[in-house]
Amino acid sequence: MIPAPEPGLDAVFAALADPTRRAILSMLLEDDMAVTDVAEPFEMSLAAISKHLAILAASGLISQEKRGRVKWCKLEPDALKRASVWMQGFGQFEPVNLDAFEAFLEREFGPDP
Amino acid sequence: MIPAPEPGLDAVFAALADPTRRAILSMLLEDDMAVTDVAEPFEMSLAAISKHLAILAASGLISQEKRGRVKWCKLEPDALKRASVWMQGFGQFEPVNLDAFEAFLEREFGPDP
DNA sequence: CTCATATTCAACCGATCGGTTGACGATCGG
DNA sequence: CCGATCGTCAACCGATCGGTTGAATATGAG
Repeated sequence: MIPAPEPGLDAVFAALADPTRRAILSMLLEDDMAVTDVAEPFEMSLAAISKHLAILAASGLISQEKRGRVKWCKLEPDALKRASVWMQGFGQFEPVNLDAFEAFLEREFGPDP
Repeated sequence: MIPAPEPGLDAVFAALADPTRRAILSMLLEDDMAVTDVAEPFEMSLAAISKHLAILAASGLISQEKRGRVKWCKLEPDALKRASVWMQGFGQFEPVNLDAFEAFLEREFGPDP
């Protein structure tokens, strides 16, 4: 029997499949950033980065909050956690070190609000 | 500075982004299977499944070995492990429970040949 | 008010994706 | 040998992707 598909994973993995987007995530790991600052190190247009950020936001991997005229981008590790849960637990195996991974995320990223 | 891109991850995450391919991986978790048997529960052509399997093989998530006229598909957890390593360690953080995860894979899938 | 900055929108482009169909090569069984 | 089975190949299709440009929309600064 085919396992029930988890539609959220499609977007998360598709978002992770692009090296530009993974680089953006790495940058956001260090700090929240404005769209323009995210775009600065890349050799592509601001509009392209804006699209990448929209894809990341749609997948849940980041959130975006507009304060004034600048839109701040913030890493959202929950989506990454879901993908990792699938990786470790897809199939019938117990997610043995899931608790440890969650603790890792808590420690690194702070408690989820 | 933008982190060096890891090209293998593109293919792995792209492969994981499709629900059909994830379902195939789940099926292969239980047992090695022939292409026709993989295709059986899906409502699409054999050629489509053959393509999906080729994509999974190109990403390294599975391997295919032709014995006689049937081609056997086998899960290759190494690629999944690489992706999981990136997830837990992307950025500068130490992969705290990577060892535990590798041990988990060893236990569940057996030692790598 | 005016000008600059921050970001998105809209249209467009070539490339790739996920799927189909039909023909084809290889291999097995009788 | 013959016919059925296993799997891929090739061409095609519409849809989506990743990128570009140029115009448009806020918002902030002076």
